[in-house]
Amino acid sequence: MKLDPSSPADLSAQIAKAIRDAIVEGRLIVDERLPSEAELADQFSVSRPTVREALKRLAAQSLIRTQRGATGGAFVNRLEYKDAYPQQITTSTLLLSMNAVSFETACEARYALERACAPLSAARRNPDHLATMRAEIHRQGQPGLSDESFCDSDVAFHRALVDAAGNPVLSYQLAGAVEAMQPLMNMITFTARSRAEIIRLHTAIADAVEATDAPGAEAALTELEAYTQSLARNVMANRARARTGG
Amino acid sequence: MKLDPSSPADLSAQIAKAIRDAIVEGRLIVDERLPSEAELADQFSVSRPTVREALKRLAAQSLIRTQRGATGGAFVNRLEYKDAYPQQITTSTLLLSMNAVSFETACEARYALERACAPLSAARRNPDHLATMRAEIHRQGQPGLSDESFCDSDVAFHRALVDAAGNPVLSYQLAGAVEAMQPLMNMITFTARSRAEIIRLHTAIADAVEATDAPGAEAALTELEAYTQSLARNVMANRARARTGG
DNA sequence: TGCATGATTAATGTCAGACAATTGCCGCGC
DNA sequence: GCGCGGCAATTGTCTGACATTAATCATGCA
Repeated sequence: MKLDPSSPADLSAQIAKAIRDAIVEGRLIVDERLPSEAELADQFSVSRPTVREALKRLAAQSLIRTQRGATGGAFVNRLEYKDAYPQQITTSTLLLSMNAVSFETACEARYALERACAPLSAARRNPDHLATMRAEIHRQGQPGLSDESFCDSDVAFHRALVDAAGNPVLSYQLAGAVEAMQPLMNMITFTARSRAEIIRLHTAIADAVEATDAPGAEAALTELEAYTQSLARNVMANRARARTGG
Repeated sequence: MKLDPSSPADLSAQIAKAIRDAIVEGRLIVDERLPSEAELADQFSVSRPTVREALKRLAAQSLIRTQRGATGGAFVNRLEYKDAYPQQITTSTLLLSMNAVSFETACEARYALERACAPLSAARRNPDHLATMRAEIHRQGQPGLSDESFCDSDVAFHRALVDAAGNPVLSYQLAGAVEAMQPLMNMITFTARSRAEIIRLHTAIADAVEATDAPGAEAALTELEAYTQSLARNVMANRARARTGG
């Protein structure tokens, strides 16, 4: 692992890249211990703080974990879905909020992905998934439920739908999309939406999945998307009217 | 922004989290300058190296950028797709390789996502997308093409298909899935696959998209998935036979 | 007056050395 | 044989310093 002395990048960034490449290319395998910070500093001919900054960069991506003590050190981390989720969600959230993606675009992507799951969910759903979906629908019908709790339940419902597909890769991809989009969706449709209508559509989805009716589930999702999009259009129109009128 | 003195986590991790939360929640807006390292060190009552480690963690996630000089400092970064892509791909690649996701699962997820794009691509494809797809198909038919180039072209073809959907959120999600999966796919099907068959299916996809025939595109993708899965099963069976037989 | 140029300054980047905290390991004593 | 204490290795943190970069401002010259 070598550095490019002519590179304009920070030394810590170069060191991080060198180690990251070694991990991605398999030259460093899972649970392997990296040299100690002092040894790395020697190898790269830099100081220990510089090495530490590089290691922190890698730790931020969950590529390594560190452990103190005699047998401690930095170890190549086995990247697991639970480590990658929060990052995926943070990144997706910021991408959506900072790039001013239109609600329409975000919503379209979300339901397209979710429809992709539907046939698998319908084929493989087990009683646990169905029970979770039904329980969330029931929760959504409780009279005293706060708006925040309703939104949480909404996310949990869709999460169960996606998990029912039994494909962790899909769950990972979808979780980012669904959870990152939720704040955006709430912001737009919070006040306007009808809980009864959403519960109706959730029930239709659950029924279709329970009946292993893939087209039915896709159709219900399409209907939910259309409802959400129409809500958003109304909210936008009202806002525009409020601006011009007041 | 405060720290929890009783937390077992590193100070630099806590500081990074505090700043990250401030960015995600909008208390720090794009292009806003953070306090200087010395000021942050004062605010959090830690030393400058500790603050620096925290900032490097955020820089690794492209949440901030730093600039040297008199008017320099750390600035909240506008997260863009081009910054998020490499991270998404690195993470997806490691998730797949380290978690020993079965080829079947990865392949299923990839084609499910791609089929989700197909209707949108069929509806919105413009001449550029079609030209790219046709050009890549033509390239795939060149006699002297190396295996690596064929794979690159394969990725480019599917990329064009996804981009034709005209939804950057979908492109972002799919790019990670497709590119991360490619090495895995190659490893399995490199030797066994028939270029002619793949070109035939690519052509079928391009034809369907050109004809705005969404079901046709989905069907061709399904066929391509089935072909890929059957290849993988053959390769696996041959390997098993080689082990037991020799 | 206007412009080029150098000094100033403020910030990040890097270094060196030290101490604190943690944790496994080894040897010693009972 | 077992428990316990010290030892050593390693990361975590601090202090202080210097190097490097880049904007700004004052200065001097045309």
